[in-house]
Amino acid sequence: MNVLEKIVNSVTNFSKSERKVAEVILANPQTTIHSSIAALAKMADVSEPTVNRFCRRLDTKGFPDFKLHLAQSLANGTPYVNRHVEEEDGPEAYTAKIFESTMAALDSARHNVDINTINRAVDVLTQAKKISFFGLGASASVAHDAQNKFFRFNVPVVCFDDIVMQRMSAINSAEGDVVVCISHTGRTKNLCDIATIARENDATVIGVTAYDSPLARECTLVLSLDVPEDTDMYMPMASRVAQLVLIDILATGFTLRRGSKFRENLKKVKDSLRGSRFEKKDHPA
Amino acid sequence: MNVLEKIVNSVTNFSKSERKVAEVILANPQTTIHSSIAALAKMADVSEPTVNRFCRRLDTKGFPDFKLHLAQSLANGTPYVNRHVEEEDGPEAYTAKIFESTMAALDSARHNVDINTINRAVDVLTQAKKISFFGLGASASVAHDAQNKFFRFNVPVVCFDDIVMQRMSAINSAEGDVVVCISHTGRTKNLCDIATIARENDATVIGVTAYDSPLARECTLVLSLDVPEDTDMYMPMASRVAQLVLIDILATGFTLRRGSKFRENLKKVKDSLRGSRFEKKDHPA
DNA sequence: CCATATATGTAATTTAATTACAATAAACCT
DNA sequence: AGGTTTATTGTAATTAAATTACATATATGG
Repeated sequence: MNVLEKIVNSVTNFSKSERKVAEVILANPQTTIHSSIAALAKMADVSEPTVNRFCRRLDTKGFPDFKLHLAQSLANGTPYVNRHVEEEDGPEAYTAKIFESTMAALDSARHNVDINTINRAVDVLTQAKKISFFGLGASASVAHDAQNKFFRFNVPVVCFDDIVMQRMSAINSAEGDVVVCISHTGRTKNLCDIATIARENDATVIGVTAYDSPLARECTLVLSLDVPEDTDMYMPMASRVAQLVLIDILATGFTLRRGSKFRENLKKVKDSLRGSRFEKKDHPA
Repeated sequence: MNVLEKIVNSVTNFSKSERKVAEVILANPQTTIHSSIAALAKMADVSEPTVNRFCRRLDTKGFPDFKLHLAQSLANGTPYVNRHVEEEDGPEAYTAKIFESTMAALDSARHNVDINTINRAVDVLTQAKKISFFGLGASASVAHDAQNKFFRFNVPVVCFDDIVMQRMSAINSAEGDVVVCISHTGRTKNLCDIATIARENDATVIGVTAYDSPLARECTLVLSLDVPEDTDMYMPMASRVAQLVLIDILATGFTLRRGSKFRENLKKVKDSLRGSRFEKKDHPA
């Protein structure tokens, strides 16, 4: 966890002198990392060992170690801060902001994702007779991507972005089939229906969606990403990137689980593409 | 500038012993920031003053200051360290690695992307009579996503992942039309053809592809991302995420350029979804 | 109001980093 | 090639910084 946040959060556990130290650090963090313990002690008007004790209370090895942690916190420009694009932003500004907030979202997702559920999802997927990916709107392209990945594994995969097709497919599902429903909000009615229907037909339903959403309640397994993005107001951006990374993770887990002989399949798929591509370093006629 | 980059760049200015130090640091940067100068000297098999001189050569005040800079570099994702998934990795390991290397890729893309070209691409897109997104394989889902975004702007948008449709569409393009071709490698023959045909028919062709690739040569404008990923060997993962973020950026630039009255359109699209969704905090019947 | 516990500071000690200088190795010039 | 100069590296001494041990002060509960 970020040291700066930690200081703010545990300010109640601090003693009077330690609080003085905290204030000085929060006021000039950049100066702090270039100060000696003596200089900082003077600034906070406390003794050197007090500063040292302060550092230890924050679970660092000592003052130098504390400075290291502080430096790392400061390096992350704006950690966890989802910088919103403003009306008057120029290309440079909005490009930077979008990259940064996407990265912040991934970082947050990484810390919140449940490894156990991922592992179980991989389990389920490797044993699936057939895998279906369903999504609507922005999540449809994520479903497409998932199809493109899992198709390489030589497993029966389907993907529909059409409600009617999704319904028919869900109705036809049977035990051993896995249905993956993708929705950031988890409040898309049609997709909830799909999940319900699939479950009624004994399929295992994996939801890539918000925890505690209507869709989540219909799923056997919920992979929640917890990306703070209001897709009711803005276009889905970071949320959908996180979903894609999750798909990458599932696909990776899948290949690893299947073992080495299986990986020859991937090579075969890759080789089949060769004819349709220009060779590397080759120039077109 | 990033200290790690600096080390790599100025490796030529180093003496023999300094190079030994550089190698050790690049190999275990995380260990370095928690080591004393003595420990590092021993690891690199040089004397302590040599390490100190090494730090000074990189414009730091000394060893502790160098560690601070290094810590800051490491905090920004892990530049240059594209961690590959290993056969024996468990769910925890591969999940972390995929998140991290995706973030590293975005960080690298952010620094390499050309703002000017983005600005010009936005220019071109805002003035387009019709926008077409074409991609094949993994890039097809990126094209889909782009369609989903630009469609909201009430501009004629098409997206095909079928070669024949792409060809027909390209042949029918005319001046004022914009064709966006998406391909990580830029070596997919069919897509190069599409770009050529579109250009012959006076359309503006934007390539989201590798700089200096066959496809890039056929485009009017090239948005290069420079994500180090070998899609000949592995499944496209980070590269495709970077492409999506680029699309997000173009879409954002688009809305900003169009001004406020235009944004009402977005609201309209959003509102139209309301009926198909469960209300927030609402529980399904 | 005393006893105990907690917090803070002073001084000593230890550890780490830097400097000054010597030795070695490399480059350069007759 | 051999001597001279310059750059590189290491050893030992010095200095600076951080930590520990201990003493004092301040607060807290009976």
